Amino acid sequence: MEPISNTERKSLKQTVIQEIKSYIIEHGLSEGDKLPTERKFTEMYGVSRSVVREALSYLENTGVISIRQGQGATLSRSNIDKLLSNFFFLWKINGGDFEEVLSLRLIFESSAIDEIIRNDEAEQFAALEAVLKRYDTVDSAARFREIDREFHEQLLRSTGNDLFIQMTSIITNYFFEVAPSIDLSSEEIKKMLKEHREIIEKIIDKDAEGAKKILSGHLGNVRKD
Amino acid sequence: MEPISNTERKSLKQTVIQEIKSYIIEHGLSEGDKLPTERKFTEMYGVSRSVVREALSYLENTGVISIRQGQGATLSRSNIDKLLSNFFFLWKINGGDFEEVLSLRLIFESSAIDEIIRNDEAEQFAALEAVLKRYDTVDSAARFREIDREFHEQLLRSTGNDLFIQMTSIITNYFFEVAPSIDLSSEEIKKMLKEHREIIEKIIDKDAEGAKKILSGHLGNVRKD
DNA sequence: AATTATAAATTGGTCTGACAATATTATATC
DNA sequence: GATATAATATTGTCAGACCAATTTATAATT
Repeated sequence: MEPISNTERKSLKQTVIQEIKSYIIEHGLSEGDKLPTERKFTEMYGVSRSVVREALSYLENTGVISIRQGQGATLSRSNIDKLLSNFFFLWKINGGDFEEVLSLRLIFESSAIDEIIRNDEAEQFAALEAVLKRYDTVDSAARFREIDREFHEQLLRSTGNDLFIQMTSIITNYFFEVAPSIDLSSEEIKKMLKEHREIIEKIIDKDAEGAKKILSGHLGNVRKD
Repeated sequence: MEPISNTERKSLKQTVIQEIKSYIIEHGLSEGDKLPTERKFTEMYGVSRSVVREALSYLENTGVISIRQGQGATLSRSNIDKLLSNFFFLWKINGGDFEEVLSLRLIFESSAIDEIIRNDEAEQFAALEAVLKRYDTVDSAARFREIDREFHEQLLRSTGNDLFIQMTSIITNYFFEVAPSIDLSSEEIKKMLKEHREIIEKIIDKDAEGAKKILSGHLGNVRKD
């Protein structure tokens, strides 16, 4: 392998990143496969270990690979989620408005309703109903929180579009991580569970507008809290 | 400042990342502000320059800061977009289906239509109409491509929700980057421009269903190509 | 022979110190 | 005052060493 020279604008790190990505493609690697060690890459590309480490580090930070001490680097499952914790960090620092997160949840979940009804797959309806069956186990505010999250996640998941699920889950996850845990009364919990039930029923009845209307109110309640 | 010791599970790098993030918050830094130099952090936290470099590198890779040789590190504008090129790299390697990208565009742009109509802001309608005004300048397939992209981007932008715009633009950008440039006949171009026009007109008439129907067909044409 | 304990080798993590490449700042020159 | 030049500051790359965690090979035990 030819050593890499640094005559161009690109930094060595950038070049090595490209090389490693090419290596992954050329060797047909996929999820779980192991990459060569740092020292191997050092020899292969004729650059210092620092550069190789920074390149591998970049690939790890952007979710491409997973590195463990004493073990090496393996290709990851594609996962947007991890990438974005820092996005929200920055977004918040630069004056990001939490209202936007709430309104984005409504947008995404509304389109999920449309999509689920459009796809019309029995399997997905069943998955939604399955959530309802767990509702008699709700005996505390903490448990409701879990169930609530499950409901919203299943709503997104039932679209069956993996990209959609990953991208929209980011918002849901962020919301549940930063939202303060409110002490809900058992009446409020009951009301919210009822809304969940109604939303799912409307979906199964293929009444998109009806479902979205209830959802809008449901998320409106959350906003008030 | 107390030197950091490594008694816990977390790696030094992780710890320093947290420290730097705290530094950013405590000093109230925001977009464009400069961070201390590598050597300063080295002194502050009592760790080697390697660790500081890897921590800063992480923050750069995840979009928090921007580093330039001889200059230093500054806080970035929050920007999801850049982060995700590697997500798509991995997604593709693991057998990602391009159909999903197309279907996701339809989902996102449909919800954009709903949202624009719901918000009902004259300013946003005007922005959409402004795109139409540029349609007499379309004299080639390449120019149409530009205009087409502009149209879809404006559709997302008119929702006015910055998070929504950023997250959905990812898909649009990815699409236009990887989609092969088809040689469209001038009849086909005319037809597509007409569809754009109709979609915008329906939106202004607050006919969400009508607009979404045309959009669905419009993106369906793209799929065939 | 199979299992378990121990030692060796592998591999990523951290440290140190040096020099190169780039950007900024101070200085000298006109 | 404007412009070129030199000095300084800052990140980028290199080399080699040792530390920490994991895996693999070897020895001991049953």
